[in-house]
Amino acid sequence: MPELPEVETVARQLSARVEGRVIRRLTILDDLLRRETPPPLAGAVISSVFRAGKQVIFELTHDRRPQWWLAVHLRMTGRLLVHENPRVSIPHLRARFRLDQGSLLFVDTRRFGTFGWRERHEDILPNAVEPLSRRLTPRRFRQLIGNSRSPIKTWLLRQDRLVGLGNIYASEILHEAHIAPQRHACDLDDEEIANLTRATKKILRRAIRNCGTTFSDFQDADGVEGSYQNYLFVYGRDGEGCRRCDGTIEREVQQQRSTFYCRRCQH
DNA sequence: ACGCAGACCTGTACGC
DNA sequence: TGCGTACAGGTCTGCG
Repeated sequence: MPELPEVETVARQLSARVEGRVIRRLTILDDLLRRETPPPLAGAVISSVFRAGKQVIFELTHDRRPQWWLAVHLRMTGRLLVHENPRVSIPHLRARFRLDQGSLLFVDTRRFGTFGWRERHEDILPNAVEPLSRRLTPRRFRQLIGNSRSPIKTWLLRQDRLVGLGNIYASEILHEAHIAPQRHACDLDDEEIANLTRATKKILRRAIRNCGTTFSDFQDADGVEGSYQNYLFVYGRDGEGCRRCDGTIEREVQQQRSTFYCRRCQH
């Protein structure tokens, strides 16, 4: 489910609510979350919560020294919720962190979500370029693309170059940039790359301001819904009119995933 | 290097 | 009501 703006929203909410809390006990209820063995956690302090790519990172400290970073990847349906009642049981609850006050819950219908335990900060997301960082200039964007002949929509989903974009925002960004999703990445000219860079930052910032997009599964840590779905220009709108020109939004499958675009104003 | 199929899971929507 | 199919915000592996 969640892409960069949704994960950013969750991380901000959790940062306000669980930073400084002490972990009393971790209970893992789904064996799929045990692919990496959790370290002993009792007494660890959640000293910081932040986003890296599409992951929520919890910095865990013992005696004021960071010892582990827990990287939670929500994948399609993962949610992190804070609940005052530590005994609460809700459907698809996969893990519970019992805190000195309340609980942090990991809920995940489809069970694709993962927990990763890192001993070094550098191991969280090596080589990643964050799209909202100042490092992402048109020049850097061009470098990242190199001579890739992938369709640009497909390229935007690669997490080994640029992190955080997913299926919704890739379509929205290309529409904002007036670029057709089928274009070979390496064929984009300088003006198009500049537009793409601008569109990427603009769309992501606007989505973060609106706490992300809500579909059936996404809720932030307080159970509050995002509102960006009211701003979608193309995603999920096939057959409907383009909000920018007289065209009609079409759906096309690329790499087994839906892409939405307007062939009238995206070239 | 790339595209493609299938896998991992569970749920919902829709046609018959 | 029930059954089959398609589809879902993500990512990995194997094959050609």
